[in-house]
Amino acid sequence: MTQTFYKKLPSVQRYNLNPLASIIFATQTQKMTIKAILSSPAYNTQTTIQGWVRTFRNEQFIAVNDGSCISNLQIVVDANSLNELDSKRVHTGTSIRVTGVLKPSLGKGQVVELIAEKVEILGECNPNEFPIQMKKHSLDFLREKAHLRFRTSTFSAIFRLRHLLSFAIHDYFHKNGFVNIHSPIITGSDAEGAGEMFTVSNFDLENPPRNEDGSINYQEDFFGKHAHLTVSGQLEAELAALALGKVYTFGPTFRAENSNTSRHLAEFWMIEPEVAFNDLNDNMDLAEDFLKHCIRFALENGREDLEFLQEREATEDKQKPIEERQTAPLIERLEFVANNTFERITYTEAIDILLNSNHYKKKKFKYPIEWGIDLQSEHERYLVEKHFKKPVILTNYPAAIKAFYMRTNDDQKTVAAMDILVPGIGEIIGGSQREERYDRLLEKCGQFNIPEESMWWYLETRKFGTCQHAGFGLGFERLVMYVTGMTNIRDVIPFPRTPKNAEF
RNA sequence: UCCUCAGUAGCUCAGCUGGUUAGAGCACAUGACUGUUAAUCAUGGGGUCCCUGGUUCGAGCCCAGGCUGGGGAGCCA
Repeated sequence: MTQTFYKKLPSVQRYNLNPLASIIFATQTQKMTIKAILSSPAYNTQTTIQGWVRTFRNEQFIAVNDGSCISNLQIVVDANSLNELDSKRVHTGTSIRVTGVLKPSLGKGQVVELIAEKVEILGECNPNEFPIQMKKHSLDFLREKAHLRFRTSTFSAIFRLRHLLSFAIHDYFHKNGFVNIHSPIITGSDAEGAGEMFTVSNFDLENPPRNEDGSINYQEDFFGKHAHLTVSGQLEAELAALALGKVYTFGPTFRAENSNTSRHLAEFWMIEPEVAFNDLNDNMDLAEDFLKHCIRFALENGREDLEFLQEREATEDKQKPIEERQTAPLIERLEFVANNTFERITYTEAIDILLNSNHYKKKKFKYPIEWGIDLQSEHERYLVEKHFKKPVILTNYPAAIKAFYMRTNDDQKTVAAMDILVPGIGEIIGGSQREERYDRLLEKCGQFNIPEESMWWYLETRKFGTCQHAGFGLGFERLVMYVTGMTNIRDVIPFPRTPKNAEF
C-alpha cells in the first residue's frame, strides 16, 4: 500500500505537498514526521518522532501515529528505552516522543521500524476514560465524540482528503484565471429565496425594541435592518463576475431549514463560480472539468487515504444485503467518473426516459412523473444509478420549479438550468445561465414576489453593461462525501451543525 | 416536519412466552509469555437496562407520553 503511494511522489511534489519537506527540518531538530520516514527511510540514522499511541503490543511494540499519514510507525522498546513504571503508562491515545535508530523491520507488517533508545511520555491517557480504542467504533458513536474522532484512522483520512479537495478547488480556479471573491457572511438582503435564514442581531432577545404594531423594530438593530447569515454568495459573485470576468466564492453557508437527513447541514461550505459571457453549455463544460479535476487531484495526492477508506467501505459492505452494496470499489468509481464524459440530457428527455422505463410500467415509482413537476429522489436515482450508470447533467427545467434568476429559454416554458446528479449523493451541483435581460428579470421578480426595491443593486447590473453569464453552486461536503465514500454528511465536516446540535 | 427502526457494562452487541443472582467479546487490573500486527492465555473488577408514568404478585421485556440517535422522505447544496 505504502509502496504504490510513494511511486506517485512527483505529483505530490508538484503541489508543494512534499512529504520530504520535513527532512530539511529534521537536520536541525532530529524530529521527523512518520510520512517522511516511511517515504524514504534513512536507515541507521538517529531519529525523533512524536505522536499518539495506537496500540502497545506484547509490551514490546508501540504503533504510533502522528497524523502526517494513515500509516503508523512501529516502535520497538525494551527495558532500557522504557522502564517498567513508564511502560504501564503507555496506552492507546498517550502522546509520546521517541528517539532511536531506524532499522529494516524484522516483522512482517512494515518495512521500517524505530528501535527506541528513549521513550518520553508527553501526555498520559487514562484508558478507563478515553473512549477511542483500537477497535471498530460505529461512526454514530464517534459523531458524539467529534473532539476525539480525529484520532481514528478513518477520520484522519477523511480530513486529509477534505484538505486536499479544498486545495484542489483553489488550485483549479487559480490556474484557470478565476478571482476568489469573499462574499459576505452577514447579509441584509431579504430576498435570497434559497431557504430559511438565521437572523443576525445584537438585540436583547427578551426585550427587543418594538414598533407600534408590536412587530420588532429592526431599524434599531446593529445593522439598521433585519440581517441574516448568508444562504448563498451567488448574487454577490454575479456582481463581481460582471467586471472581473471569472470569479468564484468558497465559504461557509447557513440554512435554518429543519432538515434531518444524511445530506444536509445547517452550516456547510459552498463553492460558487460565476463567469461572464458563458452560456449554459460553457457552464456545463466548466462544471464537468472542475469536478473531474478535483477527483483526479484526490486520486493523485490522497491515494493511501483513499485505499484505506476503500477497504473500510468494503468491510462495511460485507455486513449489508447485496442490493445495498457499492457497485464497484471506491477508487474504481472515482476513476470511472474522472475518465468518462457526463451524460447530458434535458429535463423533458429525462421525463420521457422515466415514463418509458420498465420501472415505471411496473409501477415501482412511489411519486408521479409528469412534465412540469420536480423530479423526486427516486427518479434522480433511477436515471443515474440504473439507466445511465454515470453522472448525468439535467438541463432546461420548467421555469416554475426553478429560481427567479435563471434565464428564460426561447420556448418561454423552461429555463437554462442545469443540475449534476451523481450516484449515491444525488444532486451535487446546481447552476444556470442567469437572466441578463433587465425587463425579463424584473418580470421574474414580480412572478416570484421578490420586492424590486430590495434587489435594486442586482437589477442595476442588468442596466449597466449587462451580458450573458452563468455559474453554479457545489456543496463542498457533498464533494467530500463523494470522494471519501462516506454516506453521512456529518462525517465529512469536523463539527457538524444540524438541528438540535451545535456541540463543540 | 413526516414515516420507520433503535436506546442494556467505557465500546460492539445478546437477553426466550413477563419469572429468581442481566451475559459475551473488546477495553481495564493482576499474572504468564516475549518479533508482535486490534498479539495470545488465565484470573478479576465493572450495570440509573434512556427518562417519566401505568398494567402486573412480578417489567430490560407489555402499554402511554417524552428525550436522544440511525435510516428513508420533504426542502435543498
